[in-house]
Amino acid sequence: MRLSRSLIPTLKENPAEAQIASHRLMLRAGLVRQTASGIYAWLPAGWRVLQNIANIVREEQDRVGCQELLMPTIQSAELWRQSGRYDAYGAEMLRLADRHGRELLYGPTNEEMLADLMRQSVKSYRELPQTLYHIQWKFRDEMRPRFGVMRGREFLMKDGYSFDLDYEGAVVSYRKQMLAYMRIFQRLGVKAIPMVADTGPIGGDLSHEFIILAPTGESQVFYDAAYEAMDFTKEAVDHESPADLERFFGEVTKNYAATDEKHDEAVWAQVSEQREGRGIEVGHIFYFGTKYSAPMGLTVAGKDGSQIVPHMGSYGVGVSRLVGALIEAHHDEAGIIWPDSVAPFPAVIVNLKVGDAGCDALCNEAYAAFGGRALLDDREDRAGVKFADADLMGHPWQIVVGPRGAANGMVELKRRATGEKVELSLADALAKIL
RNA sequence: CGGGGCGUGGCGCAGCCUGGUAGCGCAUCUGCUUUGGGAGCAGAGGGCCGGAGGUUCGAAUCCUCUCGCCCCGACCA
Repeated sequence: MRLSRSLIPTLKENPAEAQIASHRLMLRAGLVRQTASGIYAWLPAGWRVLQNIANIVREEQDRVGCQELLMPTIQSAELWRQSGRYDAYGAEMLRLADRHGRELLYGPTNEEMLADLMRQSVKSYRELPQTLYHIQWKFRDEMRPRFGVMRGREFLMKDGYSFDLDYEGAVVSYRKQMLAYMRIFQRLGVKAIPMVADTGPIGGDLSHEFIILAPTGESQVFYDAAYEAMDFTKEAVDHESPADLERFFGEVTKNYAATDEKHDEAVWAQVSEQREGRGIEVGHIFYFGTKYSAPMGLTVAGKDGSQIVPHMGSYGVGVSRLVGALIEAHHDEAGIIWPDSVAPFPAVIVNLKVGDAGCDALCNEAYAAFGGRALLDDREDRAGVKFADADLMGHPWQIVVGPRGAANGMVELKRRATGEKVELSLADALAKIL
């Protein structure tokens, strides 16, 4: 992408409405613009980040055997009456009516809809278990939206739903999600710790929330240092093996981790390597049995012809919230520091002297090497402006091309995370990045 | 939803109390100079002061209503 032809409107000054770092930086780096309270337009760079995160979530869901589908944002009130939640959900649900006066709603979640789809088509125990998910916009009419995208009203969420024949099966599905989630957060470049959680308005008795450690997080968290050393990206766990999953699950949940609401001083005192910090909830998984399948009449035939009511679980990841959460975890005074896995561009190529034949040629060569996926700062601005914007936007790598080195094919390569700069040939620089 | 605050060129703000033809910084455009960490000089464009009523010879300014946004609290992926 050529910056001179991109809608990436960076801001030099802090917008008055943004209070926390991630909100300020998302506006200043030109990732989003608010269009109404708690509702944001995702501009090109922000949209890239959002898609990068969604793709990692997607890959890890698929890897443990889940199926992706896409359900609509608008749902019929009728479905929610069947589960009893139409009245129970309250003012957080955005209710609409079409021209015929039929009652609709903008979905805050999809348990009813997927239970409905399943009851239409799944008839036999032979067809279970299954876990389905989609990545779709949700709307919850928060009383007070705040913190930018972290607490918006419209948000992008991955929500998954498992269907099993019994409790034992549901536990296996639940553990698969635990595995997928640990991998997701590790790939996103953040420490996310599973903490035992309340099940909230949806109900159930097996529930974990995933908390990203970030200095500006909303809740105080206490955890065992053992979580810092865990590595879940290795293919050490066979998700097809219940025994392996059980071992993994035990491993992940055996150490102490709690938010301040669930904090237990007595147990905490036993932890040898204590860590305290702030955290942001970015995921939540829970088992809730037949809470929806039963009232909605979802049944399958068992071996003996009996009717089995499947046990369900729900698994959410706040995809758009993660954009803010990642920035909370990765920024400094100058701007965002993107993890490589989600950065909108792997690198920015900074042309310090647009119009200089040597600089232009070397920049074009670098740009081509990325197949156009890098960002080329070809604006006719001063060096300082470009450096400041590059730091603000947080590209993992900066390839700085100036007239001094361009004559000899040399560039300066800067690593945003460390600030380390080295002079080398373009070929060597590309070799380090690609 | 309770309490507080703010709406004035794209962004950040002053002006309002004490009515009199709308101002500053940044950004934008033109020219010249400058050129490796947010340049200098000169000039230019851009705002029915959130909206609607009212008071007044005259309203950004005073009064009433309304809409929007932000902050603190109770609630949430």
